[in-house]
Parts: sequence; C-alpha cells; structure tokens
Amino acid sequence: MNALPLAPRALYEEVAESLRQRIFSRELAPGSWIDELKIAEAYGISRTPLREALKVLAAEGLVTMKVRRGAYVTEVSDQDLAEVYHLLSLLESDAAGVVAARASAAELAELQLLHQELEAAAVPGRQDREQFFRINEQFHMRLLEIANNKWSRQMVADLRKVMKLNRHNSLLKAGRIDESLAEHRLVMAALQQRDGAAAMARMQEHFRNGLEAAA
Amino acid sequence: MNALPLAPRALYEEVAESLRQRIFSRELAPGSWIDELKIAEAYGISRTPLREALKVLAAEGLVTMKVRRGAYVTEVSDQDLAEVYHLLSLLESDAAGVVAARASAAELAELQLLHQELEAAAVPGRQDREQFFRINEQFHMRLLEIANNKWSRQMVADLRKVMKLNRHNSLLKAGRIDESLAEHRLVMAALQQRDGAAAMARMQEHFRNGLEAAA
DNA sequence: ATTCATAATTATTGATTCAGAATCTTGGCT
DNA sequence: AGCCAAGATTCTGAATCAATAATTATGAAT
Repeated sequence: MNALPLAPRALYEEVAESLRQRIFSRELAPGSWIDELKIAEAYGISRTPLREALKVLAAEGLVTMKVRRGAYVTEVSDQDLAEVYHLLSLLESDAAGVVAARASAAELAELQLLHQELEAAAVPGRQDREQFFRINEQFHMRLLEIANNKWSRQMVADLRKVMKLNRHNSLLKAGRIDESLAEHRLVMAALQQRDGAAAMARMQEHFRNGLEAAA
Repeated sequence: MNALPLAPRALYEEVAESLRQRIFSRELAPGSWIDELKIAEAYGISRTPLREALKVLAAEGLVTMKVRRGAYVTEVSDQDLAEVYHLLSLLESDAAGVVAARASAAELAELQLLHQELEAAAVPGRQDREQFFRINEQFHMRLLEIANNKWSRQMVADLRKVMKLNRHNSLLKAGRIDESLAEHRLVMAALQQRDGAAAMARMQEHFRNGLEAAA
C-alpha cells in the first residue's frame, strides 16, 4: 500500500508531512479540532505515531495542543500575521545583509539562477503560480542557508509555515506576482552589487508590501 | 506523589522541560545517546510520553533523531553560540526600538523600576550575582512582552535557554556585571528619551560585548 | 411548566504494556 | 583473517487500560 519503502523515514515523519499538506490546503481548517481516532483510522495506523506527529507540528506552531482537549489547527489572526511579517522582515533582511557581505561568488550565482527561474515562472501569459511560489520559497530559504545561521533558518522556516496558514496569504494572490517579482529583482541586484544596506532595505520593502497585500 | 497538580501541564511537556535543563546543564552531554529505557525508568514513567518529549526537542533542534537508532543530544558549538547572540541582538534591539516608540508611560516606569533593582543588585561590595542575573533576565523578557510580539517573545525565550547552556556564559562572570550594568543604563536612558535608534544601537552594543566576554 | 442545578453516561485524551522489526554484537566456520 | 549466522538489544508501532472533560438526563425549586 505504501508508496516508498525506499526512503526509510519514520512513520510519524510521513504522517507529519501529510498533515502539513492537508493543513496548508485548508482541508484541515484553522481552528478546527483534529480527531485523533478518525485520522488514525483513515491512515490505517494507530494513534501513537499520529500523536508524535502532532507534537512535532505543535512545536512548529501549526497546531496548538490544549490539555485534555486535544489538538487544534492554529488560528492566525491579523495581529499574528502582522507580527510574523515583522519578524520575517527582520530575520530575512538581516540574512540578506549577511549574504551581500559574505556569500561566495558561487553562492550568489546559485541565487541568481533561482531568480532566473522565478522570472521564467512569471512570464506574462504563461504564469505558473504554483511554480512561482515554489521557487520563491526556495529562493528565500536558500538565502537563509547561505547566511549560515541555523537557528535563524529554523525560525524562518517555522514562521513561513505559520504565514501560510492565514487565509489572506498574499502569496496566493495572482496580482501580487508581478510586484513580488519586481521587488525580488531589486533584492537580487543589491546582492550582486554586494550592497548590504540596499539588500536589507529592498528585502524589508518586499515584506512590507507583502503584508499590505495581505491586509 | 507529583509535586504540582496546580499547573496542569501535560506529562510530555514536563519531561521535555526537564530534559532541556539537563541538556543545558551538560548532564546530558552533547553528542551522547539518550537511553529511553533508562530515562523513563529514572522518571518513573513509560516510554511513550518520553518519546513524545523527544520529538518536541528534536523539532526545537536540541536533539537529533536517527532512524532506528534513537535520539542524540545535539552538539552546540561556539559557532552556534555566536549565531544565537547575533539573533538575540537582532530580536531584542528591534524590541527596544518598538518599546521606545510605543510603550506607555506606565510600562516605561515598570522597566525603570526593574533597572533600579538591577542597580541595587550590583552595588560594589554588596554584589548579588544570582540576583543580578535573575533581574537582568526579567528586564529583558519584560521588554519583549511590552514590544508585544508573541512570536518574537517565544523565540527570545528559547534562544536565551540555549545561551544559558554555555559554560562560559558571560552573564555569570563577575567582571562583566559592572560593564553590563553600564550598558543597561544607556539602554534605559535611550528608552526614557524615546530615542528608538539609540535604544537599538545601545542594545546591540550590549550583546556584542556579551558575546566577546563569552568567547 | 420552565429553568437551573446536579448526577450519571459517554466520548476522548493520556499513559502503560505488549508485540514486531531492524540494527549491532558475538561466536563459529571456511 | 574474513565472512556469515544466530542472538541480544533497542527502536517502532499497535492494542489496552485509566483518567478526565463534555454531554445528556434527571429532579427539584420557583
């Protein structure tokens, strides 16, 4: 029945990943209660690995555990979203500054390549929104990896997951693609010129606009 | 038998917190394998809640799980410490800027009071290091609370735990108390003057000096 | 008669125990 | 000496038991 005995991941990992997807796709709506019995039944597994998966998601902030009341999909208020954007702006602009100052030529080229893929996915008339968002995510996370602060990288990864919970997620709005791409272009240019201050400023603008589009 | 039925936290939470402390105190050495059987036995609990706690710690990055080989304590290097300081500097200086701009007079007075307690605990000849350390922590966390970003507050709280695991924790060095106090004085003055830029700069200096003292 | 309080029932989470699978170790054989 | 196999150890998952919160039903008082 299972598709991949090739990748020997633990069952709770598989379940956690599956639940993440179902949460992001709104199949499990924010605020809704997660029925352990039903889910376990549906997956054909016992409650033990499911409960472990839920603990992981709780640590990521995707679900909140209430004592003796089980797990609920986290609800993200507008206030929360603003706070998350503020933090992402802070962390990612800092990362941009670090990258501008310390990235190797090869690493910058790697980012440039990702940016070009982003441009390709945004070509008018042939826009692939799904693809755009995927590459966009890759670009941002690769930037964090190059900045080389694993705690920061982990936090940004978690915050980005939380951000995706909000229904007004600006990344889902088709109209934002062109603007977003233009902002990315400015960030990339600043990185190529190794202008740390500019890279930080452009990244902050990128998030400020993103939040406005979400509000 | 249990000490606190007052705080109705889940068992796995209690265990996770206890393990965190034991990891930070080096009782569980970095790189060492965590014997589920032995730990569960020692706590007088079964392995299930322990395993849930380990999953949480794994998500936090404190332990790493190897498939079919159990949990290992993550090694925290000097590099990690530098990264943590960098992040704390970023997050707390940002908070200082926000507080300078938006805190109420009452909130500023509250911080001022904490600062005075800090001064009192650092009086030459009558220095109470333990007390100084405690109030210092209170001041920093209260600042974060006033800045009113719960995600940021949570992250700083976690990072401060990681920072405390360092043997050469600069906050524990007697020689640092006077300098630390002087830096705090500058931060507080900037806050009182509602000078956001200065508050951020002074806070950044505070952390830069702290890292140097630890290295 | 209606409403509120209280008690019993049910449903769900939390925890222990048990069974199965994979890895490492030890001993024997070629 | 090297390799293979059998045993032991340990992780992973499932089933079971216990405790607690939610719900429903019952009864009394206004």
